[in-house]
Amino acid sequence: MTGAPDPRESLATRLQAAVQARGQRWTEQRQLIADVLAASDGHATGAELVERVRAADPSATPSTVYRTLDLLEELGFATHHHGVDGRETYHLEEVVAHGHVHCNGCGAEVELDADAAKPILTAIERATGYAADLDHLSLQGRCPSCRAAAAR
Amino acid sequence: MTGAPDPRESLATRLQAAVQARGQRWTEQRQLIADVLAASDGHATGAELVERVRAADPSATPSTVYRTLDLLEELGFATHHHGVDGRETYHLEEVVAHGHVHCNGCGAEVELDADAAKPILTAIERATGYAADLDHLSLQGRCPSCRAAAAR
DNA sequence: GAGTCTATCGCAACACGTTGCAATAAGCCA
DNA sequence: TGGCTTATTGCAACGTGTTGCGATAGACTC
Repeated sequence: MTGAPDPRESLATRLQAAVQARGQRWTEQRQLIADVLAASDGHATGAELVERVRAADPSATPSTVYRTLDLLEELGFATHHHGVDGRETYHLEEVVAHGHVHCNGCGAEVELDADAAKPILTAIERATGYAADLDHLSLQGRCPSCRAAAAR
Repeated sequence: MTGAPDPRESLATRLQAAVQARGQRWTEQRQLIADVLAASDGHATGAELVERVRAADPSATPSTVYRTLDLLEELGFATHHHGVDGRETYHLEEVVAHGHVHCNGCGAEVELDADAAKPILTAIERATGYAADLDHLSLQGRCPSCRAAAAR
């Protein structure tokens, strides 16, 4: 767990700098929320983050958490997308940009890294002219095993 | 308005048959909800549908509307996906299957018909093995004019 | 036609997320 | 240091969607 430089620390530092550069304030709550998001690397729903933040600081309210998440997103440090069930899922920009593919059959969910997604994004651009956002790429369909099962 | 056969009528008839074939019941409320969905061809959020149904029958409750929409979906007569803001958007299967592409810059939203989406779906299948669901294809990115504006 | 079974309905409560407003407190300038 | 400005917070209410449960009513059998 040691040896490598802690990316969380540098994140909080950069975040603080970015916030203050905009004339905004860096508060303990924001630090806490950034820490929680960093600690739950990968994905966390809004509700999960609220819960974890409140575990560390019971005085924090959902509105504060969501507003801070919006701020992180505005600054480009975090992104969110809507999962299959419509719940919001947040992740840090630190995590490599990636998309999601969800199987409607068995509920499996696989991630899609930039390399794997490249031909998809290219196809989208050809078809629509849009430069699609990998972080917001949230697909649904049938995974290979469910397709095989359905074919039987 | 006349001349062509009314697709709504045949939809309700087929729907009724499908529901009853499963040993389930065809009620006035379900008829009404199917009518409202058919009348709002294209897209309607859950809340919009609830509102319209209640306008026609004030005794209807949201839970009934949502449960009926779920039923329509189970039967394959309707689909729903989550828009950019996480709101649910429903449409009838009658409408040709299509995806959506939303511009994060100007908010424009274009639809993607089956032909246009084909290379995208092919790319998804190659990259992941998943057979992606066109109706659930909800992309975000930058439209050509926003990209041009950003490049300047 | 009477009785039974069960799908559907309405109600109420809940979960998640958003927004407006007043109080607080952080930062800045003199 | 003292006072001012304003970003942030907490509260409360709202919007959207979901779920559990008891009551109702439709469909089916005899």
